[in-house]
Amino acid sequence: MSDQHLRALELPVVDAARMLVGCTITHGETSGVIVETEAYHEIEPACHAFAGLTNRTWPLFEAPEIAYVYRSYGVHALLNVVVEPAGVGAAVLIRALEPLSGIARMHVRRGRERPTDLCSGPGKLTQALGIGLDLNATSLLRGPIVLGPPPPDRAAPRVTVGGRIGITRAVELPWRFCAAGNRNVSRPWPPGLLAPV
DNA sequence: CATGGGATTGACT
DNA sequence: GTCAATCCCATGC
Repeated sequence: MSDQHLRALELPVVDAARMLVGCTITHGETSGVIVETEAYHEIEPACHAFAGLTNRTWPLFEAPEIAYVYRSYGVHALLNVVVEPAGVGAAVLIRALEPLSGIARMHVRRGRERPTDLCSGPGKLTQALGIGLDLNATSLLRGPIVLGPPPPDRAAPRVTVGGRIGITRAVELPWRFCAAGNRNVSRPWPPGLLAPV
């Protein structure tokens, strides 16, 4: 746990979600920079862990550094980074990436898409990177999915804060974090995403 | 045991 | 703007 970006895994989930914007996700030859996250915690009803320990939610209660991958709407695989100590159900949903490498492979998996639509959503990025339910509860330090530090040649993004989207409960919590000005963020864009700094 | 609802996306009106 | 696809789990009878 020496790298700076891995300290995010030891923070409260809301701080972790903010810190993970700018870090990288790699699976095989494909990778991208995280440009959008949301925090989920067992104390609020939008979190799967709110329902307690079940066959579906148990990875959320494990120690940090593992992935929580679940099926959404019976169709899509959604990727989360499990954080906070073992016994506490909390995770950061990875909602969008800016493609970095393996872009040709992403196009094979996703079809002909505008580059900014390859990974501009939680279901899209798992498809582009080839991440399936078989990777649920696997280590994000050892792989196959690897959480890495921000690219060294890249300035840290300004991060915008807003309410989480696609949910009906606890919508008032400002737990969605986006890299300001980055068009790989999923719709609806938060207010001011493209506003001049 | 039957039903309803999602941390979504893409196709269509 | 609407809607279907399709699975896991919570709720209620």
